Amino acid sequence: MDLSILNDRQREAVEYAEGPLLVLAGAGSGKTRVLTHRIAYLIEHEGIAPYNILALTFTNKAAREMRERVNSLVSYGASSIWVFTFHGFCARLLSSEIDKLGYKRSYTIYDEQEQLSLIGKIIKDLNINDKDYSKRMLSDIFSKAKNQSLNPVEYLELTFQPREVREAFREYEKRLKDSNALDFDDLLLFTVRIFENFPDVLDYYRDRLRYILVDEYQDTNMPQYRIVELLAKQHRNICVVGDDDQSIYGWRGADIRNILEFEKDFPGAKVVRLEQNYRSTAIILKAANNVISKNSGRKPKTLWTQVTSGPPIEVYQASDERDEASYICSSIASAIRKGARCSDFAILYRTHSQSRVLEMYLKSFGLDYIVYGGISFFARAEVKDVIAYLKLLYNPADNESFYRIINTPKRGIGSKSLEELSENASKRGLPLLAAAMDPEGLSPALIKKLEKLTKVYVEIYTSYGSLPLVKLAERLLELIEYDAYLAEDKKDTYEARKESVVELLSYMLDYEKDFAPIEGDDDDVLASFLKNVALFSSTDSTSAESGTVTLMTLHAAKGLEFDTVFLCGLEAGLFPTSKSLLNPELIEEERRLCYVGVTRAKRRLILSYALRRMRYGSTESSVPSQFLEEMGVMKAAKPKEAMGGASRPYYDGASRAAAPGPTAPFKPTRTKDASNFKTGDRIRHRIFGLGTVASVEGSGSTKLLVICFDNGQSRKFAADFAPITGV
DNA sequence: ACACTGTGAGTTTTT
DNA sequence: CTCACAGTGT
Repeated sequence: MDLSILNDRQREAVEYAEGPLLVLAGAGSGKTRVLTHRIAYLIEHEGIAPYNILALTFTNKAAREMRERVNSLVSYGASSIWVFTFHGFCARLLSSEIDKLGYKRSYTIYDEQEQLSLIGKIIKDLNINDKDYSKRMLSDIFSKAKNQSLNPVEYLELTFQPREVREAFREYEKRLKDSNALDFDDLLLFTVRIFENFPDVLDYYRDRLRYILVDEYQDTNMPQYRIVELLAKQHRNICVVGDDDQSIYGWRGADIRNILEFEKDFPGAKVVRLEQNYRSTAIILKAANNVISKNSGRKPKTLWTQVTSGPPIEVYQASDERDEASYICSSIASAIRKGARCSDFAILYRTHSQSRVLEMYLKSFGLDYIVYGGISFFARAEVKDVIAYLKLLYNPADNESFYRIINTPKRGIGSKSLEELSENASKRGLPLLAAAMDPEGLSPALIKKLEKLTKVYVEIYTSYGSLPLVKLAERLLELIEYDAYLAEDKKDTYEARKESVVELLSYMLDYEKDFAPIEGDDDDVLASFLKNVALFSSTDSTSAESGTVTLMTLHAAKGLEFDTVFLCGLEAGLFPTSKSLLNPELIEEERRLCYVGVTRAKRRLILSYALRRMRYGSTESSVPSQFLEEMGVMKAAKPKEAMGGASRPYYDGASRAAAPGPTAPFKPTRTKDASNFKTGDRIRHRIFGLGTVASVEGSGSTKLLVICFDNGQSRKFAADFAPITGV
């Protein structure tokens, strides 16, 4: 381990081994480096046992990265350091402690989809007017109640929620409990409950986890704060790292006060400020500092850098989102011609919905890209189906999973049948599956219909425990004749769905191969697998590949850096989002999000906005985001101009002369025969040159051409938009 | 009783 | 554009 690569401040943070430490780490100031070196220092220099260390992060990605980097720094014991996400830590702890709260250890974690579907049923059953409260609204209220306080019921009363909301919440909690299921928020809350009510458990973890590190501390919510506090209050070897300016999860209950008041919570805490930025040019930092300085109540800090030169910030005013996408793509293509690599570029946006157009143009330019987030592999219906069967096998009380699979494949069981079954089940106090398996008091017709499913479970129960995970899943697929179901009922998408199932099986195989039960963890593979899947986030699914342009939301971009960043859709109502416009606190969070986005760029930053944009179907005109002006990259638009959309972007005044003008936006030309290429045609692509059409997929606007270029490479293009001409 | 088709509404960010 | 639901067909 080499501490000489650290600057004085970083080194100070690394070497302050005992006692509470707050590291205020500005963007790009080497926060991860400090965390990883600190862990290494504790082990190698202070002689702390690796298993006495706990590092908590928010994302799996961050946890994985930290694990890898620590691994390369320490000479021994890296694998016994606990590096977890908050949720992962709680899930693990609960799998051995949750029975103390009256749950079975084989609990299930409900993801957002399952949560919403459960709330939907409650809205129906309680006759709540769904015009007053949508599923989404209720789930937001519930989550807020759980995230912002340790006593959600009390919280709902204190915030004067109407009776129906409180009743819905009670019912929600009851049904979760009946299903032996937890939502994401429960993982945290239950852990707090265990710690608070079972001192021996708390003592055990306190004794074991004597050195605690928390990443992104500004994003902790109430239960997370409490977990850290409970674990660390005694030995006080707690190091938290964060940046109040990058707190962007307020909507999820994150409380920025946790970091602002750390010194109060841990009196005598040492504070180290990391203000030297190693990532961006001075030009970019200036813009970042400009925006964020508009926020109030910040911890004072000023980022500085030694890198003074760099290209100016560009602002592109697009006529619409397609023009914007096309500008971005031609910028990338032109930089690549000059030697840049795809992986140098990131396109950041406020909402996932913005990725579609960008993808279309990236395809047409033949640029490889990867979209983070969006629809996760584990959210695909066929994948969820298979997993639901397994969840129900592992936790027979899991009613949501039962609802999902009872009529998939079709067994002729509709709402009427389900009503009968669920009434019978609740009368007998049984989970749905148990009621179905022991059909006392059910109509013969229903019993007959249920037989198909109950047979499956009788059969699969005998295999559970004796078969490896993949074999178990394969046996299950056979028993339910899933392939036949896909072939008959999902004809159009059969191939793709089947492929997903195969992919899932191979994922399981890998998982099983790498599975090594960790001491103190009495889980079997299935339990561990299901937990892993539940806590798998859509941003984790895709590993950072080299050679591709990265597309992601601003939230997902936190912690990452790129040579060139396109920050697009800078329009009032989109970014900042319309929901924030009237609320100064929300605007401040959007502003922090803007700060996060800007500080992702190492060298080049390109900002863009469109004068008109398609929003659910129809085109609406838009006004440039206030952030453009706040960053100091655009003159204040006069009110008149704002409406006409005539405000002119300009290029960083300081180096105006050096700035290139916007290249003429590439207009996709729909030549009469553009989409009439057929297999075998010789073509010329504007960027890739000569090639042959290898195949044609789809039709109309989704028509795709696979081209084999003469250099041997093959690429796929949207027929309507690719800059392709016949030769 | 279920499946399918057309209409109506609504969309932020994520463990 | 996508999800939820109502109404119709099997």
